[in-house]
Amino acid sequence: MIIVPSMIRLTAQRQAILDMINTSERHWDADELARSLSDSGQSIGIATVYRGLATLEEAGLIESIQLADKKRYERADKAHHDHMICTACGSIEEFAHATIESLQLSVAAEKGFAVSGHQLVMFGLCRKCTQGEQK
Amino acid sequence: MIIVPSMIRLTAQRQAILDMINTSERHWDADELARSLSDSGQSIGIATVYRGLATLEEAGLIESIQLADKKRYERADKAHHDHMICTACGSIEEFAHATIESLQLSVAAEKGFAVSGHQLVMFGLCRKCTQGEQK
DNA sequence: ATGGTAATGATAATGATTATCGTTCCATCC
DNA sequence: GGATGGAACGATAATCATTATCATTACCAT
Ligand SMILES: [Mn+2]
Ligand SMILES: [Mn+2]
Ligand SMILES: [Zn+2]
Ligand SMILES: [Zn+2]
Repeated sequence: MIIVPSMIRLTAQRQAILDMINTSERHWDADELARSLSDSGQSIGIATVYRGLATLEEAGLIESIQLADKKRYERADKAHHDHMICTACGSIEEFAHATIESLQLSVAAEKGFAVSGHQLVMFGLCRKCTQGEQK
Repeated sequence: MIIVPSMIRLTAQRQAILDMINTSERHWDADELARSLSDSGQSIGIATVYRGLATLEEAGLIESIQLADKKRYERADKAHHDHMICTACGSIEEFAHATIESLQLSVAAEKGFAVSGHQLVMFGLCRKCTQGEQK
């Protein structure tokens, strides 16, 4: 499958957002990003941050996951993966499992459902928090 | 595993909410529920609807899925399943797949992650909307 | 340079959910 | 049977993430 990102103008603001995301392994929300950009001297209006994130995602340059309260963005230059989120410390771990992926598609196919995207999130305690638990 | 729902008082309002959910196959949001209750003569304050839904869920009497914009509730008296959501008509289809479930747990176990819950949602076009598409 | 379109930024608006607070309901104890 | 303290309600204000407005600015192509 060939992805053809619609041509967008890489303005200074969009470039700053993209750089911030691409040079990190974090899953950013709009506010964190705006604050971080501001701290690094590159202050961008919050509305522009939201618009920039949406535009960059449409262009396929970044990806997002929709969590309960907010949307979080991450770099798009890694293979597809899903997430495990620690309900204690908030850390996000990634995982990929080819069999799970293909089983999803086959289940959908059985139902005549044409999948365009999916999101699998597991909640629980990460290793660190599980250990720290037994006080 | 034995589930012990904390004892809650089944007030008239909570009962009305529970009945509405249990006698349907829908995935309700708070507003739809309040409106429907109002239509059926059983009008309940919107704040009470929100509180009732949260309380009933904690007690294990209903379940929820968190979608992008809002939370939707459904009856808890069926086996665990996940969802496929049509991005054209909004319909929600359910599916269950034991292998996917167990693979999830094994992936988590590998990472030392203690899973307490998960949510798998696929987005795309349902059979009906796929067919109606070719105009 | 100039006109036109896209992007930006400050701010208002929106929509779902939660917080507040005075009132009402209930179970329990004289 | 009535007093009483806590739980639940309902109306409404507040919150929070996101989107809409709109005047201003930047960029592109004649
Ligand atoms: Mn990720
Ligand atoms: Mn369901
Ligand atoms: Zn943790
Ligand atoms: Zn559909």
